[in-house]
Amino acid sequence: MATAASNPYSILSSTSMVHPDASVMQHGGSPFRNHQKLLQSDYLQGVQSNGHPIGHQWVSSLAEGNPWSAALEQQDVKPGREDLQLGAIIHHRSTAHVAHHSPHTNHHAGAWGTPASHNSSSINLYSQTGFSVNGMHGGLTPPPPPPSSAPNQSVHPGLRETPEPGELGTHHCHDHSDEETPTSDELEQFAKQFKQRRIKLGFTQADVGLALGTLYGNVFSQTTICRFEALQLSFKNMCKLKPLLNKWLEEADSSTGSPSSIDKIAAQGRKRKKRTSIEVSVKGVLETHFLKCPKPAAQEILSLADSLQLEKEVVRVWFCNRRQKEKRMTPPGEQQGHEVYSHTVNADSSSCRDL
DNA sequence: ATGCATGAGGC
DNA sequence: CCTCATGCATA
Repeated sequence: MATAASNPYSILSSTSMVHPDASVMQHGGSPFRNHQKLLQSDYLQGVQSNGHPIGHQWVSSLAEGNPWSAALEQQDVKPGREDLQLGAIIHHRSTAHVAHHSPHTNHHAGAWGTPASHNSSSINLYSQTGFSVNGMHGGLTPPPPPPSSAPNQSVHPGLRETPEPGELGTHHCHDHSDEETPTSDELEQFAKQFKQRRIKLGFTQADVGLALGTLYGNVFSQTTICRFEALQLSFKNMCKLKPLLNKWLEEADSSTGSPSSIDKIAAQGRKRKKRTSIEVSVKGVLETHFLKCPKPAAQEILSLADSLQLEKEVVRVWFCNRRQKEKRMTPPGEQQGHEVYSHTVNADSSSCRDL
């Protein structure tokens, strides 16, 4: 009980070995079938939602005076950004890791048209013959050399942020494949290889996220790892995560069989609003509006929400999320493996007056 | 794997 | 209010 009842991310104080359930290798190696369900419910679902639905459900049509923010504290530890230094409590049999790299390159966000060489922008077809991109590997496919250079979207239509080669007067020419800003291509390759190795080693996405926590102090969820592998993060975000995952790879791979002690943090009883599911028909309407105007004003959101019988907040958030989606590496709709069409988005983001 | 949500920063 | 990183809850 004294595990993490009050301090979920007790990296500084908790001996990261209090859990005998450090079982990290019981997944047969099924890539995309039914992986992390047992695992998730293992450490977070059994804490608060064991029995009946949340009692403090967000009354989705009563009052919106944010009941949560009033009572909750700031226990949403975010060690990520400021690099919460863990006292090196890790006892991993460090092999040959590079524990030194300059502060990550903080250029500009998101331009998918990577500042590096990307001139080979031709009609990329994912008709890879050597290996499957996103399909099922038998589970024992050896790490294939990256033969296919898939220079897909150089700059996809949704992007409006100028690439801005960030030569901040320091570095931008040498690439160490471990730091510096990788190209979108490199990221893609890395993500693929990462996923493959991870699976081979018998780890789930959640395992990795947890391991990153014990290794570097930054815990990540299954979701994030999943999105990384699927290239569903922003460019900048991918760049940030890559080094971490890379290191994990080295670790995991050098320590064959020695499962690192992973702390299972207990989920806090956070008052989170119940996820409202929007009906497909309603989504359609929203989509339409989004195409017309991806960034509606508060007033429009209001009327839209009203006509759709949704809360304003829900609609607002929907647009926010939709916009984010647009900025991901893998643009919405396009899958790796087929579907090579381009959409046309309205680049206008401040003047949509027809409604 | 993804949809909706939260929160920290930024204007 | 927005963007951005991130994740709970769910399909």
